Amino acid sequence: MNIASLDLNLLRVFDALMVERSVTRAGERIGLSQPAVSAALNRLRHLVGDQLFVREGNAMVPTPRALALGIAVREALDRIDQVFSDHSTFDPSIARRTFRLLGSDYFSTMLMPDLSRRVLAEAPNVLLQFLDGGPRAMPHVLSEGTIDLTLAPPVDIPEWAAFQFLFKSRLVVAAKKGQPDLAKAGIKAGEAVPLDLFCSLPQVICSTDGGLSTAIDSALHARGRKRRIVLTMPHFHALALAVAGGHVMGSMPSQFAAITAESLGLDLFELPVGGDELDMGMYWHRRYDGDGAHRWLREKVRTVLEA
DNA sequence: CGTCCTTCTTACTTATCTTC
DNA sequence: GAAGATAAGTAAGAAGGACG
Repeated sequence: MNIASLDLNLLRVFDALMVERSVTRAGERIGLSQPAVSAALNRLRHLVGDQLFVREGNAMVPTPRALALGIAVREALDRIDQVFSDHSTFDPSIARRTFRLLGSDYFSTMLMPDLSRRVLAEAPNVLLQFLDGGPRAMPHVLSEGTIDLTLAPPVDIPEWAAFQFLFKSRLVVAAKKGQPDLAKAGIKAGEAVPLDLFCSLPQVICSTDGGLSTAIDSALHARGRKRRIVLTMPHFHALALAVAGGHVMGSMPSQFAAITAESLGLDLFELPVGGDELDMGMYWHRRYDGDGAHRWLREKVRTVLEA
């Protein structure tokens, strides 16, 4: 088909026909006479090379080609509506759009159940998507606009990115309840793991890209020490399950540990080094600073996560 | 180069025909 | 009889040529 001869008004007619399944009612819906809709349908038929709608009694039944086009045309019209609508205001009750967030499963666990409940209550036609990814992917996805918000610990950000602090977090060590080496050393839950023991016990770390050097390892290196990493996992949930298996211990953010420790039978301990508090926050592209929908989303995230 | 006029195209309307 | 298709007429805008 020749895209140059595609009039956007034809898509409005097509969309109305998909909804009404009637040329007359489609015309009433979009403010055209029945013959005008009929003529528009004819032009569409020539463009697409398909009947699109065939009459069956008093109904216009879409062909398979029309059904295949229907969703894509609706999405395209929604997108055009968004482009030309007033971006400074946002009405969640009628908004039809998708918000995409990116971060580790630690953030999705803490944020999304509550955020989803709040968003659904106010914006029934909004789709929330949380995608898995570490801070390293952040600049790229924000720059190209595929992600609305990323959640991460402090990272170096480009000048076009904005940051809002949400809460402080620190790492704690988790081990299976009654872990024999810790018990033998007389270390109780809540106490710090002695440096020598910490370095000698096998550990699992969370790493989305397989990297082995975390803030803890840098702190150990500064003291001329090294720990025994035997496993890396991209998700904290998997890390916690591995720790629950009993053969490794692992470090995880304190808030995440508080949520999972009880159900998985884990004890939590303080780190001997590298247990400083970090400023966790959200990042976005500054082009969305004044965008009503984006501001609404940020406010919702802030309400759920802010300390 | 800018303005005016004519012609052509397109999409609309009402009226009417055709189909179910 | 209801609803889609077609015919005829109309208005608006684009394109192109003539002219100062």
